[in-house]
Amino acid sequence: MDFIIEAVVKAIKELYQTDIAAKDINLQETRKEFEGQVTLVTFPYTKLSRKGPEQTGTEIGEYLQNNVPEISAFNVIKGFLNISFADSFWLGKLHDEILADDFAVGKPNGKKVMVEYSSPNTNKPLHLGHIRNNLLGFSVAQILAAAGYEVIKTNLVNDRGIHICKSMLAWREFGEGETPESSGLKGDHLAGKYYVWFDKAYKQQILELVEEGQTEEEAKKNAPLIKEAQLMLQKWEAGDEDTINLWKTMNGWVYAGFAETYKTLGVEFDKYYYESNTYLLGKDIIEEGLEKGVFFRKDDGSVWIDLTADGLDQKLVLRADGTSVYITQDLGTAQLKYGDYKMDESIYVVGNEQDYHFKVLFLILQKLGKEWARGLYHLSYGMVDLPSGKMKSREGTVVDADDLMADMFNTAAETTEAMGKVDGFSEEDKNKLYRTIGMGALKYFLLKVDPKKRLLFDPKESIDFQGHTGPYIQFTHARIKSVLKKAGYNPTESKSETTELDELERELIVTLNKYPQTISDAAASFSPAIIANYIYDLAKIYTRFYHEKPIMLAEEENQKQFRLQLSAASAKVISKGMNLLGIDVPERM
RNA sequence: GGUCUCAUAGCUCAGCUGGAUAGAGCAACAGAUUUCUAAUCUGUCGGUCACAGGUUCGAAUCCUGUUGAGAUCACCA
Repeated sequence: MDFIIEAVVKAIKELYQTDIAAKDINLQETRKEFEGQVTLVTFPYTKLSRKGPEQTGTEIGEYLQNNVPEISAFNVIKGFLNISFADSFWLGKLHDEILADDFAVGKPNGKKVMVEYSSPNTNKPLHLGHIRNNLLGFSVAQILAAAGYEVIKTNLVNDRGIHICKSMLAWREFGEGETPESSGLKGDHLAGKYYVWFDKAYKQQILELVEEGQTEEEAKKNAPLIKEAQLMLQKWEAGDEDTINLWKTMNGWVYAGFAETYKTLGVEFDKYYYESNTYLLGKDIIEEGLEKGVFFRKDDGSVWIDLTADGLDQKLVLRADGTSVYITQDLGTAQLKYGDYKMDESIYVVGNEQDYHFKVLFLILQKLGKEWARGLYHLSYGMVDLPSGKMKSREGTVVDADDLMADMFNTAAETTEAMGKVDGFSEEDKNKLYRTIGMGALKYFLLKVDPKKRLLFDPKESIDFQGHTGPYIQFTHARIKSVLKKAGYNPTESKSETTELDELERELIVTLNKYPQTISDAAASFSPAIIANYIYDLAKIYTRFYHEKPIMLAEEENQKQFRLQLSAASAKVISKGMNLLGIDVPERM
């Protein structure tokens, strides 16, 4: 629509002898109740024209109609100039752009972006919160790729630390050699089981010590189990063979479990980083910061940065004993990642509970003079809450990722079978379909909401399959495919001489035409929700068209072919858009 | 207490850098299938955009304050 903006610039220059910048021109979609497709708000130009908004609109409208051949009509209502494009213009869009193979295929923009997401702890299985993270990360990566970026998907695995030692210790003490094979438990769930055991036993010990007269704080430090875990961590850091072997074994189980969950989720990574390899990084950056005077050392030897001038606090960056804290590692890892890929931008998909951490992290890197720090972005998403509040593993309110997905598949199977929709499907096809629909419902449910907002999930109310949902969109797609098949639609041979559009057809083309811009918008704000809502809009408009314009019963072949072309274009955009969300669309359902 | 986020229909959410009468879905109610898949469609009901000021020709959107909810402020990660 750039040519309209240019034309408006010219119009204003000629009519009112004033230069205005193209970016200051505000075009918007015409509301449905008015004639036209694009609207220019004329209030801002009344000062230039020294006339009322209606007259200004009429003058600009007349100029545009006389000078822009694509414009067929205009009308002015109050301060709104509604512009209509000729049907030939929209038909040209359909045939030359939308139906072309390379529609909305982003041209490489020469930029490299890293998307870090998932980043699990290896001491317990994934839950619903992780699902949101994984789906967001994967989808944002897809969207950026579609927008022309070269994308590197990374996973920084938190595979060491006191929490890992807890499950290791519990397994060694109470596990009796249990393995995933012997127990039939998925590896990550097995590790999680011992993590919970540890927590329980530890709590018990604290309770006992408190009864013996210690304060709770003392008890937490003195409980034999936590001391044992800390000892284990020290041994791990010292490279003790038994400890390392145990760690490798249990982490191996967890990785196998995660791999399965990732596969079901449909997410993947180009590069894994492990904290066991990176936790010592960052100390050289501390040195660098001390030399540059960005950091300072306190008497006890600990190193700090003073961010009070930036409205933040003083922040510890290295402990008095010379060991790293979380941010030390992150400083080092950021440097490592940049060294590996030299990416222009780097997106951290991490929950908003870490807003402060990332603010500090990025600020420190900037203060250290790292040019690339300007490309860092924290994609801060809201927590997934239950009606009862936060998910808490201790209270057993965690919605387990594997359980939830299994539930979704079952619900999809029941619903589909109850509707008798799978006649003629093989067992294999049925199962594939149930998974497609189940995951479609789950993914759409999580991705349609603005990432920044917290998200409410009620386990008692299963995720809908009707209305504004993934399955609705999948159904729309399947329906189109079914008609195309029945009609024997052939994209290369299909011809239509249609020259006039009715309102619904025009609206459909206008909506299809918005797809490339929607990708740009979604990429600019890292928001799959923008794609999700767009596709729903498209599916809804298509469905209305579908109901009102019978394709097979079209009065003439020309008309039928045109409707088929519109249908094919809609199916294509639905499918591509859903793909950006990581959601498959079935041919039949 | 400091800092940061959020508040739109009974519920879950849209509403792009300020623009026309604030939109969907669910729920409720009334309809639509001799016709391409009814996981669908059409219609009805439902709003003091938390509250109060301000800026503006114009505010759900920007600013200030109030109330409410959440997060964070560890030599945890």
